Amino acid sequence: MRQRVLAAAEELDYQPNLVARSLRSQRSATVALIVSDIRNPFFTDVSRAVEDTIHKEGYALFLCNADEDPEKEMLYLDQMEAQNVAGIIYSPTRQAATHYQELRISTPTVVIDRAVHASDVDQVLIDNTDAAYRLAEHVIKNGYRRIAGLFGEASVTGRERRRGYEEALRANGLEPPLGQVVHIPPKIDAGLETALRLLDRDQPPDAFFTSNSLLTAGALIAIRERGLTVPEDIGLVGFDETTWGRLVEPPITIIAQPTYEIGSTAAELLLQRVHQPDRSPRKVILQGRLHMRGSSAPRPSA
Amino acid sequence: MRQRVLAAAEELDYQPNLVARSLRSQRSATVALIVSDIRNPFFTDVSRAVEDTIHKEGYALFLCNADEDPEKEMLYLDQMEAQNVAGIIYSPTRQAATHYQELRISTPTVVIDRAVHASDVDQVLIDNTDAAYRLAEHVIKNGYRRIAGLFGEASVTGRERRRGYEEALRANGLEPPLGQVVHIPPKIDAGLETALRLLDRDQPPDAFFTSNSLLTAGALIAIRERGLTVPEDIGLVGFDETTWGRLVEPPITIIAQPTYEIGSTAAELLLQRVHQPDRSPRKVILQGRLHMRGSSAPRPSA
DNA sequence: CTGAAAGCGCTAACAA
DNA sequence: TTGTTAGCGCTTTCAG
Repeated sequence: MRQRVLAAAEELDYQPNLVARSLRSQRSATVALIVSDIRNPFFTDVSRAVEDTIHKEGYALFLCNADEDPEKEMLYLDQMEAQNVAGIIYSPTRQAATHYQELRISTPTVVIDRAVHASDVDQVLIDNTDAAYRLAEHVIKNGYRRIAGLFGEASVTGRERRRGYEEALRANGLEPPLGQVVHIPPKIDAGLETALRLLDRDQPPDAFFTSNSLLTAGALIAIRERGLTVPEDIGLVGFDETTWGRLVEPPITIIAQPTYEIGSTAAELLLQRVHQPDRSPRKVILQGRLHMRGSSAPRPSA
Repeated sequence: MRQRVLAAAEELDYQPNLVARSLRSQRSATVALIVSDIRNPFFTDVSRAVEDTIHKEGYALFLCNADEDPEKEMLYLDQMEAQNVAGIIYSPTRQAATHYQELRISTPTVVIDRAVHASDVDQVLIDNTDAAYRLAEHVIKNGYRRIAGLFGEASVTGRERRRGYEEALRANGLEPPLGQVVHIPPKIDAGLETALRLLDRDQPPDAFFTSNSLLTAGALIAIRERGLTVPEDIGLVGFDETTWGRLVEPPITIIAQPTYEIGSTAAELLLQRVHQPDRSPRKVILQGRLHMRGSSAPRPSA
């Protein structure tokens, strides 16, 4: 009998209605990943890892792009909860991170990349302050002195990386150059405009320290527009491994984040929580890796 | 009365259950975009445009990454239909494109980037053969003679671009170099490996013609690994504007696709079809724009 | 205008 | 094992 029903279903190409199933069972085999900016290679790399991992367990992935807009982020969060997804992985904007508790998310959630002040949620982060410290220290050791800082304004990540950068400067007897440490939208355009403005000053920086790869790209475009040479005229360092960072001349010194590991770990934590909701939350802190390349080569004077 | 209910809903922070709503009304305010590869900047750019456009009309976007895998593509296609999305925008793999009719998709659909042989579906494409012809012609005019071709194997787009390339060669009295016109997975790794192999031949190419930006990146990495110089030792051209294509030295000659227009047009066509299902299907063909840059500079001998 | 009732397609619980 | 039924949370229709 069972056989006959199955055969008939096959015959008629029956496709169960997932909406009805989800409504009835209050479950679903989908996970949502809400990223801050789909054009940031960090997030596309993470999304690949998340999808690989959950796909093995039979889950499908909805990818949502908040585009660094807190309102869109809220919209997608609500939407995903209302869609009854099994779980949510997401990187909150600074606004959401600050008021995380008030969001009262009832769906299992893992926060990635941007820490929230909440002890009852799984998080997968990197030690941003430490990574930024090491990166800045490397730049200083190589003889750069007026190191401007371009940091994303949308995330706590940007704040943490600035802290590491400033600590490294002070530990080496330097002061953050006045008016050259800025928080801006973490996009290429903003990086370009700000870098141009800083380069056109009376006392331009001798290096740019950037907090993500879009800002790095913007700064590099600005450097090229002004006809300057890296690293002779100006050094450049940033975060995240990209295709282009190793192809430009000179290649860019960066802190590489373990994107695949971040994504797969977040996915694993999420699935564990889905199956075991009262498991105690974990905070996984991974390390960035410093890749020293030509864009921060030692200054001749140093 | 209505007022009081609304006030109470506000008070209790009532969130309607979208699953139930969708089940009952057989509609939903979500659109799915199924892309071939989330790490290809072409698709992330398109997704931005799609989202911008539908967001204005109150729709949310589910982004799904088929990762050039026909099975995953089918899975997401089925899943999205079963999820009762309002519409689907997608770029089919070659397998799906060839058997498009057999998919029997009942949800409103717009095909982008990769043409299907079906007259009853909206499509937004570019004229690949023409674009590839113009790009190849430019390379030939600049004196390159042994132009190897790296084309994506997963899409009809790769085939069409090869046709334009071969037509341009023949129209200029050249033959496609034997064994140097290949269809490979449209990924950086495959581009790198293949380019290395071709460079190590007795008669290596004097230019690479690539059919997407991931292959371009792979070829460039190979060129660098062999210590060759662009364009003196070897020319390099490809498709799609990327951040890095203008930052490397020399910058890369490419056909720029109007990504934003592709995405926004597809989104508009889809929403029109959602509201007016029996509207006659349209095929919108856009043009690529040739950007001549240093990577295909005239050969001294020419 | 307000209220009541049916039912979207499924699953889970219970009866035969 | 097989069949029946209730109900997930909404929207839509129809009656009052």
